[in-house]
Order: sequence, then structure tokens, then C-alpha cells
Amino acid sequence: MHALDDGISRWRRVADAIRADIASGVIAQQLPPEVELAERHGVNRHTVRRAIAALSTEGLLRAERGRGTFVNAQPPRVIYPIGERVRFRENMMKQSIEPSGRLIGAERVAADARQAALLNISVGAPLHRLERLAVVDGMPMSRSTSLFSVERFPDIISAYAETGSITQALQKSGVSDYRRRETRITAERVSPHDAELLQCAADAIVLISNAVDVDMEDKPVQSVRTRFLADRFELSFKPDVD
Amino acid sequence: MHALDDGISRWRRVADAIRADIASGVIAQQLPPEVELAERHGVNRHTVRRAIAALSTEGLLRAERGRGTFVNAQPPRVIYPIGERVRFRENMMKQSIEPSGRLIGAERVAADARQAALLNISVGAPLHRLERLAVVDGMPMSRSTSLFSVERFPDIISAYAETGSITQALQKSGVSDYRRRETRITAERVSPHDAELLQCAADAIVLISNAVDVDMEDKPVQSVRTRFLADRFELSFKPDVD
DNA sequence: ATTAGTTGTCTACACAAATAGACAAATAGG
DNA sequence: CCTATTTGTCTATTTGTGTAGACAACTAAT
Repeated sequence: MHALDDGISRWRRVADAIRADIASGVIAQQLPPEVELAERHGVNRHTVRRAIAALSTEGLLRAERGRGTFVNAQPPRVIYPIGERVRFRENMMKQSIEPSGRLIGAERVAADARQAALLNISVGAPLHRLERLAVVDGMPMSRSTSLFSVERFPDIISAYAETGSITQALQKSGVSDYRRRETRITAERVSPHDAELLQCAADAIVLISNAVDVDMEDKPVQSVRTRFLADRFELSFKPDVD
Repeated sequence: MHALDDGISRWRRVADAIRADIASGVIAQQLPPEVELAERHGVNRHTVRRAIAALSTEGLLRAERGRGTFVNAQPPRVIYPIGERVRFRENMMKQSIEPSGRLIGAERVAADARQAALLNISVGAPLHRLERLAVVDGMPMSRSTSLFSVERFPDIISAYAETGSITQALQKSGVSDYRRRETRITAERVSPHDAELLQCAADAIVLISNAVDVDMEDKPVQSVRTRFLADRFELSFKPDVD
């Protein structure tokens, strides 16, 4: 007897509720006993057990027979500033995080109407599409798709492959500095392909940032779409701090 | 025999995939026939039918016997600017949208450590908690929880109830103007309670904005946590535009 | 040693989800 | 009118989910 037939199993919703309770601090170190959780969520004890099993394989919980079920210490969410100056490496190192970008693909595509408008080029013009994966401590954190005009930046791919940094690759291509013009943020369920790349659950949530970088003459440099895993990131916007 | 046992039913995943294909433009006006969709997603035709049924009651699709299944025109995502000046009413009216805020609850609570730090008051100090629902054309768009110091703003609740605007309520309380100090954004699955208030699917995704507003002397005025439905909103950050 | 409280495992049953096949009903094009 | 294509409906079967109860295994405290 389901309240809402939304195609999500009962144990999964219990698991999500427990995860939310942990995130919000309602549950701290130790979970209530299974029978109590079952009552609280209005399900059978076995359903709770399945939820706990899922969260255990996720690494969030640890059950000990006779003692109880405990919450494993979790790494804090990485705070990612969005502002004019977006430099992935700099931002991470301020939080004592040693990042590494990984090139996972590059190809040439033709600009569609939307991309052409963003980059201020003509429809059908050739673009470099650069796929990157940001990794921290061996854990994938985000995936980015960058678009560059082939005409303006013919060698951007090899420059990035050499330096491992967009900032440095752009400097090699004659762009001494750049800034972010606009960032648009939304959220979706992760796509199956991204779930594999980011090594996350198939139903994880990603924050999606669509942005355009411009050089000091306000000419578009790159259009970049980044998917951040929502449970590993928090985007921060501070007006006053540069 | 499921590929990944993540507690999400097969028809739901097909429905999500179709929704994503429509959002990304892979599917434009008309859906492929059910048998073809079944093949493509590796499921039975009846499973596809169930997915289509769900998307139809959602209003996204419209099936016509003998002809095919078609995509209904969708309202574009509302673009919500995040910056120093955040005025819900102003922002909406620039997009020719007539908004209305609805007071759905108010109570007094004691500040916990995090809230106290944000608002620069002592732990345990009394707070007004103001729950609002933003509605556009009868459709719920977002839910906000605002926190105000009772000591500094004793009558903020009644002032909001009268004016229906935070900006005006603050003016009545002696704050002529204010600005946003910091906004932090993440995303989560909607909570059951919010799903009811926002009239959305139980597994919808919400963008969560945690922000602090300060007056012209940089003294904290309110701490506000807003949940935007991710499929109805896009948050936009432009550094240069005020 | 005993007891209360907890997690782990087992069997059984009712019901929903997914698959499979067949055919009806409507549409569009020759 | 006839045919191919498409959505709608029906029955049947298999697999998965959730419930129910009982008991074992382990822990901590008395």
C-alpha cells in the first residue's frame, strides 16, 4: 500500500530519509534501533534493514551486532566559490585540497545555435570540445565539458594536455587573464554515463553550472558546463570578496 | 535481474531518461513508437507505457491512439538572479511574472550554534522562524525559511503578514535597505513535507540556497534557506550586473 | 550467570512490478 | 477500401518488494 506511486521503493525512501537526518544533524553518531526506525517511518523492520544495508555499502553506516548501527565520519562538503575569478586549482588549494584534472576526451564539433550565441560565433563554426574529470584524493568530484572556438584557439587541446590547467593553456594561446561573465545553476539527476565517470550511485544528484568565460576585452573565451556531485559540493557566492 | 539495485523502478528510470532526452533536445515534438523506445531502453513495451503514463499525468506528454505520443510545450525555466540585491518580487516582475508570497507558518525557536554564528547572536537566543511559499500563477515555485532575531525585530511577523513582502516588513522595522552577504547553493532530493507544499513528485530535486542578508552597517538581518524546484528554476550569477 | 537490548538470519505469504503475447481501435497513406 | 503503423486493453506468468513472525548471535550491564 504505497502513499504515492512514484516508482521509488520504500526502502530507498527510508534510506534517503536517514541520509537526510544525518546530514541535518538530527542523527549524530548512533542510529536508533531498527524497530524504532521501522515505527518512525511506518515500515517493517526488514525494510529498514535493507535501507541500512544500502547506506552501509555506501560507506555512510556501520552496523555492529549486539551494539547498534553507527554513522561513519564523513568528509565535509567541498566549498566551491562562484564569482568572477574561477580557478579550480586555486580554489581547491585554499581548502588544503590537492586537485588533479584528468583529460577524458576531446573532439571537434559544430556549434549549434545556443553555443554560437554564447561564444559570439556563427552557427556551424568548428569547436573544440574538451571533457575533463576533476579528481581529489582519487575520488571523482566533477565533470566539465568546455567549448573553445577552433579558429581562435587551434592548439588549446594539446596545450591543456601539456599543462593540465585551463588557465595555463589559455595563457599559451595568448589569453593572459580571463573572468567569468555569467554562471547559471540548476540541478538534475546524474546521467548514466556521468554516474560511471563520477563513481556514484545511479540516482545521485548533480549541480549543473553553465558558464561563459571572457577575456579582458569581454570577448568570449570558453563556454563550460560542469556537473558537481551535490553531496560532495556546495557552491558559494560572495558579492564583496573578489 | 536489475543492473543496479538502487530502489528505483524500471519504468521510473525510463521516464527520467525520456524527460532528460526532451530537456536536452534529443526528442523534440514526437516520441518514437513504444516498441522502439522499449528496445532502446531494454525493457518491455508495457514498462515504457507506464513511464509514458507517468509523464502524461505530469503534463509533459500527450498520447494519441493511432498517431503517436507527443511532447507538450513546456513553460521555460524561471531565471533567478543571485547577487547583492535579492528582491523576489522585483526579480520576477522583470520576467513579466506576477508573484505572490504566502505565509505558511511562523513560530519562535531558539538559535542553535550554526544559526547563532550566522546571525552574530548568542546560542539559544530567541528567533522568529518565518515559513513562506512563493507562488506564480497558482503554481508553487519555492519554499523559504527565514530566521530573524526576536530581540532586534520583535514585530517582523505581523509586518510581513500585513505587507506580504520581506523588504517592506524590514523597512517598517527600521532597515531601510539590505544586501546579501553570502549565498551557498547545493541540491537534494525534496523532503516529503516540501513535496506536498510544492505540489511536485516525491522524488523531485530542489536547489537549496542558504543565505545571509545584512544591513548597510554589515549587521546580519536575516538568515534564509530557500528550496527551489530544480525543474522550474535556474539560478543565475552575473558579476558585473548589479 | 543472567537479563535486556540489539543486529543477523531464516521461512512464509501477499502484493506490486516487469515480462510476454494477443488482439482491438484509431490514424494516415496509398 | 485496404494496409501498415500506432496506441489501448486484456490475460497470464515470473520476479521483486514489503510484511510478519520466530529465533540465533552478540554486547553490555547487573
